[in-house]
Amino acid sequence: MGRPNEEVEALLQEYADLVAISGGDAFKARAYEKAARSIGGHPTDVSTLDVKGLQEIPNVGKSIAEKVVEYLSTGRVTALEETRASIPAGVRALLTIPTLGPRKAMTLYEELQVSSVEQLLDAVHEQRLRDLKGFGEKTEANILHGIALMQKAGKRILISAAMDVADQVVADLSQVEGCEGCAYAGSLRRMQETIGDIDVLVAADASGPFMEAFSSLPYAAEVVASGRKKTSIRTTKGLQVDLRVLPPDAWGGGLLYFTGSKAHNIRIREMAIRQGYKLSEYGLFHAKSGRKAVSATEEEIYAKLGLPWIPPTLREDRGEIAAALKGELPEVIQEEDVRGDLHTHTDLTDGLAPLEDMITAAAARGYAYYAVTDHAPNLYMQRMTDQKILAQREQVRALDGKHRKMRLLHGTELNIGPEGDLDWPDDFLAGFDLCVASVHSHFNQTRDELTRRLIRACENPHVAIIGHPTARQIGKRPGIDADFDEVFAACARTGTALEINSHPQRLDLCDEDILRAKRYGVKFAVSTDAHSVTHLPYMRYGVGTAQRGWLTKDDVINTWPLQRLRRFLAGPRT
DNA sequence: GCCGTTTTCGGCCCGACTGTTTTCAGTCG
Repeated sequence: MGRPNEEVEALLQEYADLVAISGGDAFKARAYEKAARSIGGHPTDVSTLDVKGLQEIPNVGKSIAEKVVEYLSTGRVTALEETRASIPAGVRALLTIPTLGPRKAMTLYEELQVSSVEQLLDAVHEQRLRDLKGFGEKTEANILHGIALMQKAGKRILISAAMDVADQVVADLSQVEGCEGCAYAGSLRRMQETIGDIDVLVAADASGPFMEAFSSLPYAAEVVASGRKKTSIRTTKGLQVDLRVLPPDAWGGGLLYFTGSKAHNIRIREMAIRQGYKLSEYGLFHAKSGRKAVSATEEEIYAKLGLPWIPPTLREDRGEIAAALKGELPEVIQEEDVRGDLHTHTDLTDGLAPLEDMITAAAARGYAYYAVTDHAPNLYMQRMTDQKILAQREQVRALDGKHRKMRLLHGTELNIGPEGDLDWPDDFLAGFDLCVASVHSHFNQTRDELTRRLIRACENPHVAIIGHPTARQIGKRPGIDADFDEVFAACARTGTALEINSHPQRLDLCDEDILRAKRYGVKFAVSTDAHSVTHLPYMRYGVGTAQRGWLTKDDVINTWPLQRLRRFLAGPRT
């Protein structure tokens, strides 16, 4: 699931952007955007559907359905190709700069012939934007700031995009005859929030068949390097994947070495030297004789060095080796420990799937409980009303019990206003099983204002969880500049949990903030913020991030049995 | 371009903020 849907989503989004840039009907652009989002979040593989079936998907009509079928059968869409021809790809890339939308991008292209981020930088530095209508000094500064933010993210991609490719490569190479093991390593195995390139390892006696299969994968656009031990490809999406084939008896050494991090590897290599060994990607060897000590598994290598196996998400040289030596390595949370999702949406607001579909999908994940938390009225664009949310509550109550083992919680995601104010008065909030409260706007208040604002939300007796606490979006927007030490202290004092938002674009809190917050004694909720059934599996990224923050089951309220969770949700929060 | 109907075309998420302009266009959530 997912692959063709995501391709089609990207295609329709591109068309929407091009329509907007070329000054086409704004509603047409929005129609394509809506269709893109619907297809991206649709549970059925679109490549199995015909024109009629496609039209069953909300926001997909005849015209878009036909374009999708054209794409799936020929790999191209004539209308899109024609639009592409009139607007260079670089112009569309300008849209990724925050504060630059389609209108300004078009002006830049038409007036200054700017058709790439580099050309835009040049134009700014040559002060050529100043003469354009609607552009001023501030606009220039915002553009420079936006470009700097993008360049900082560099060529790294979101973990979800890397994971999709890695899962596919591992699945494909595992089919090759003679495969005794296949796994991804590197920063992806350590669940870093962004990924540069993907390392895949195969255990096998002969490397040839794997290198050949790897080079001829359908999504391999280019073979960058090809040898006996290592082959590198670039995928059709421009992502580099390295394959290394190891002898099965050197699997552990290779996996350890290529998982990293570099700093962790240096530490354990130093330990090896002190104990008369030499550690390399081929395994652990006796320094004097050069004879192999162990290499088949990571566990054996760690054990020989006097260490327990260390989970990859902890291998960042943040004290994990010292903790391991003292027997104080945390037993980090696992995805199986999660009993429910505490932040999800439906099509009552900006989610894509109806309540029943979300619940059915959640039950299929084996959850013991599941919270529906649609947006509240102050996020005006969602048009929430008291009547709508109460009607939803009735529906939730009626559906509770339909899935034998899963209980339903009716909640909401409140908007934390500029003054720390919330959408509804306390007596109305008391009617919810669970309130998540999040910042959605006014990101540029002063540090004091932002801090007070978050603390006020924590102090509300009904707010149990602060959603995506820093409101950052990876590669797009930095987190808000609040004094989070103060916020963490307030959360600990009031018994308010901090969310670890599992959406790959957010991963908020991030690992370092989690480590800091944990020292205050705060509890956490690992939630997906799912807007479609296809987002529910994002839980793995939230759990990975929680692991990187050294969290155990006990730190995370949605691993707790329902009764204990309910007691926490009830407060007190004075 | 999609949708929903007042079945054939008009409405489409609304409000606020930013920066430029001096009344509003563009962008964002």
